[in-house]
Amino acid sequence: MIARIAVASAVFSMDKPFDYRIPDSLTLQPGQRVRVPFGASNRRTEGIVLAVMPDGAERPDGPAFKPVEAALDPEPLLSRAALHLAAFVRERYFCTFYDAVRAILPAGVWFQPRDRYTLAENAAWDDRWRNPAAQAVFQTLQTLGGAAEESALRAQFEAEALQRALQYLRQKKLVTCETSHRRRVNDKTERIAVLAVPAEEARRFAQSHQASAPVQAAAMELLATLGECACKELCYYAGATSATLRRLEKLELLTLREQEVLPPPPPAAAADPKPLLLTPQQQAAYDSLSARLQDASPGTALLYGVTGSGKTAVYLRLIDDCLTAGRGAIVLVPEIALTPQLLRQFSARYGARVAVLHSALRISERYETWKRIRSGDADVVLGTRSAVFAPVRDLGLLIVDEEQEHTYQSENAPRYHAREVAIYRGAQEHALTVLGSATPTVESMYRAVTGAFGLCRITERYNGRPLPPVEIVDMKRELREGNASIISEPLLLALRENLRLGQQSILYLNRRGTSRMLACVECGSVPMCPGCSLPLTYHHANGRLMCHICGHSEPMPARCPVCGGHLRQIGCGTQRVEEQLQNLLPGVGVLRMDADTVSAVNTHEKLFRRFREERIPILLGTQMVAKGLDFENVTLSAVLDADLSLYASDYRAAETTFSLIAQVAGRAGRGKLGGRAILQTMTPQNQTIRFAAEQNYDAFFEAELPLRQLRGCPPYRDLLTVTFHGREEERVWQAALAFRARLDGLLHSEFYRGETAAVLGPAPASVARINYHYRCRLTLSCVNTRRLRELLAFLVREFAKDRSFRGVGAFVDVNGRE
DNA sequence: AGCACGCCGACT
DNA sequence: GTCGGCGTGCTC
Repeated sequence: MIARIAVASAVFSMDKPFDYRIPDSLTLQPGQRVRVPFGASNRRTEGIVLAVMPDGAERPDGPAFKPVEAALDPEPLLSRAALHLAAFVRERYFCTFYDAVRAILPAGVWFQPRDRYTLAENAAWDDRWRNPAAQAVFQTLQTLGGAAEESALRAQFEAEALQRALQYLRQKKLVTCETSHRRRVNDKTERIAVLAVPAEEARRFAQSHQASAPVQAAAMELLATLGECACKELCYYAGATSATLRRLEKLELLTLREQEVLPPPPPAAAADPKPLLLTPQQQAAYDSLSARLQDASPGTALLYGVTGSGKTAVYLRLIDDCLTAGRGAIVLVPEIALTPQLLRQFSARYGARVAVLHSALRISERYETWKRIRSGDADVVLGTRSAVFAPVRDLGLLIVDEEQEHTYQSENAPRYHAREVAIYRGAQEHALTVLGSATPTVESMYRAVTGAFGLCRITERYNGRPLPPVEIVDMKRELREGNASIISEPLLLALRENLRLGQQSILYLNRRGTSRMLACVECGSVPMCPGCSLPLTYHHANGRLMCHICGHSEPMPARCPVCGGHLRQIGCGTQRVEEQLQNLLPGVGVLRMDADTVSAVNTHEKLFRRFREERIPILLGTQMVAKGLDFENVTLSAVLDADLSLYASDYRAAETTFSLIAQVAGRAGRGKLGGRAILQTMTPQNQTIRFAAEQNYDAFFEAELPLRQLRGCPPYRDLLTVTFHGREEERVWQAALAFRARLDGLLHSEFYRGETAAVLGPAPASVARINYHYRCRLTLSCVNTRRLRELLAFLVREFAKDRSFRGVGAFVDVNGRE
């Protein structure tokens, strides 16, 4: 028999199925992983069986197929449906088959390759060979009895020299290498630095090396007070790199050890399940979706319900139906940490049948959960993005809650969009896909109104309360009238009023980009990262300037490096707003919630609980306060800078802004007390902001649609971007230009006549340089057909093989954000 | 990517 | 003779 196999070591430019002979001792099925020899040197690599075929399909000429060496799984790890899904992800998102497989499977199933080197029989060293390093490794192997693991050799030799020596010995046919695969279920660990000398001695070291090695001195000073510290943090505060710490380890001033990172504790136990009473609108939505669920091909439906309309109750009833029919369900949420309520509801209602999947799980936990789903013990899956691949048996229902959230789009390797995968998987497995949102993406609403999706609307809030009135405050006028603060006069009045009434307020700061960068007051220059085209941001905690992308860190200069002027923070972070609030409202409690104050200890949930229980008057924060929970006592919510997200280059800018404003406004007036919202903006006449203030989604949608058509964006066209990157700016741009010429040429040929496509660029990527690598991109605005995707994949393969473009890489993104 | 193979100039 | 560097081609 012959097995058609996707191998792990294939890169994009050579990714295709390879055929192997199945030895008689093995029986293989599609979805099983195997170990196979690959390439001229027959190095062992992992692969996954795609199909098994009878003999006779061998190539007429050419050598015979190599044999499969071993099965790595006793039974298939991926179902046929999952293999199909992997093929979809590969084709749709321009990655290798194995990249797709890696996205689908949990980390716990992966094997770690281990190399073992064995001396050839009667191998002897020839004195004519002049390679002392290789000779030393050879002799070590002899003393070790003729064979050793690479890890054992690594203890005695420096890594790079060892590689060269082994390569040499292999070429001389003195040693052979065998790769075995061992399962790896290791959890996340972090490196801890421990002080190895008395604190006084460490301080003396710090003193005496202040001038000659300031970074080492800073690290030792810190360690002297802390005793031990996570390396990451030590580096952060001292501005050190791991090399610094290794040097200090060599000096025997500190020791390094690995420690397991404990995941956050699971959320509190379940409350009693509440009976689900549906309003007439909820009932109508449920009835229509439930009817679809019975269909042989239920397709996709959009559940559009304003904030607080009770979409969750509809989900739960649908899941009940699905389970009753003996089928499983997957519910995707943007972020688990922000949905503790939902989590509790699920475990209260479905108990042990629920499986929760998200990134904060330990690898082992994640693997156990995955197995529980696969075995059928758990048939309700609640999870983030990657849970869309959960191995649920007989899947009946896929729910994507808050489908407009960008967290559904993966940021690395297969840059898939979980919503799109859910729609495809639903169709493939005859399951109903429900997209839920209070502010649906223009794409989804378009597909709903044009009939591709079903559409259910819930226009009333669950408690029958109206959406809070929204007041727009013109910040330019505030400025003209002499108020340069980020808190406008009307907002200040509203805050004072709320304080008087003992009610709470939520302030949302739309922080992006400019928030923490510095600029010189005199010459206006902005300290930039040396390797990236990004301004450095100031970090209060360590008093250093840091680069978000590459992690570069430098001490905060006392004066402007260009002209010696004063450096000042521009833009407005939450810290600045907090200070301003303290000045305007002395003594009033403010709970700040952003990436700096939320940690493993201070979880979202804890902070939210404090806000609720301690009745802290003001909650101030970024993204996360826009979602969060329902608070009875919150009667005022405000967006401090509604404009900031409007001017991103992304085609979704207006949509995102609308959605955020609607969410923040929806935070107020959830309880009996009613409420109101305030929107501060520099552009009060802006259409998106006006519609958002009116909470008029339909008007926003109608206005946005023609703009999307004009710009050739989704839902009318897809944007396929090819990003080129490399160390030499010239070559990167030349490569992009050459690629464009080739693409243009083919698009104009007879074969592609029927395709609708416009090529734009090359243009610099939004971050034109990252870590000393330049990047630019071509954009193809097109009707996204298989034929065009194949063309693009072909061109990228051709590009990767073309030696004249060496040093320049290229990858494709589909409707990506930057 | 990762590796072998072949060709060339340099060094002993 | 031997080594290392580099360009080329292939992976069932």
